[in-house]
Amino acid sequence: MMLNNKPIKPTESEIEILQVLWEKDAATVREVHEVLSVYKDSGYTTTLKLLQIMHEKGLVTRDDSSKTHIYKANVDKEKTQQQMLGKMVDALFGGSASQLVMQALGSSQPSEQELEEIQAMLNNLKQK
Amino acid sequence: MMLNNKPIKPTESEIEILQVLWEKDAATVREVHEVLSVYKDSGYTTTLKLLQIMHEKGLVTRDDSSKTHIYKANVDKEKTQQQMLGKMVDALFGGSASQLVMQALGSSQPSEQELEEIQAMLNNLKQK
DNA sequence: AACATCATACGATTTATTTCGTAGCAAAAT
DNA sequence: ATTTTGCTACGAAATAAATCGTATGATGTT
Repeated sequence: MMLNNKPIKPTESEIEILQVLWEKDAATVREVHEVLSVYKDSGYTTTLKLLQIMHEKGLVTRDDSSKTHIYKANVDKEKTQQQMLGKMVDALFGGSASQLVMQALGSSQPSEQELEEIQAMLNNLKQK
Repeated sequence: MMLNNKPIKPTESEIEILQVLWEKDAATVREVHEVLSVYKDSGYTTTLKLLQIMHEKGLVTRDDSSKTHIYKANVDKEKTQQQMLGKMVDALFGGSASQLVMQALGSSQPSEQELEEIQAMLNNLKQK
């Protein structure tokens, strides 16, 4: 059994769409477009075209058994996050993930709760 | 006194060049190109053109008092890192920096030393 | 049945980014 | 002094990404 392991390289717009699909699990073009249109003002056919391209690339799957097609993300959210993080680490942090972590921690305003979660994860890592 | 606070949006290639400039502090086109050519095979004039464009955009400054110009980064490394991190947090982690931190921690292999540094930073944040 | 509505397809345009070729000039080498 | 080398300038081509317009067909409405 072979796991899909090719590097994923979604564009800016494609990521926006993946966001929606990850959130809703499955959606029609119109549903995706509805969400995007809250903060973007590109037209419906643009979203459609994007989804079609993503389908060609294999970034999404679709059920076209009925007239209105239904799309789902075909790439794992966590895997995509990691892949893009890795890219960023290389490009901007000289390959050091901990540098990135420090920078992210320093410039965000983590809540108590979040700090606790991170601490927990840290403890866990320390045990090895 | 007005601090430069416009959002920075360097392209992929521009970031590669900024990397070099941050590293070396100042460099000629040839020096930059030498470094890039280790892992890219675009021509010299490409690097030159890029630097010229970056100059127009204000991403770099240059001293052109002698024939061979000398370039310096004109954007702060940390600020750029933060800005791009922020973008990534929004685009991929639903605005939660701690999510990004967790993900980064989980998928990298931080050393003892690094874990300590992160712990220190965490302690520091907890004090507030 | 005629018409409005909503969907996909897809070519074409626009915009952004990267790349290169060639011209022109100055400095160094022969 | 002539040639070669190394540099900048800059238009233009190549590539990538995003956007849109229009055609076409199905479904739903009057």
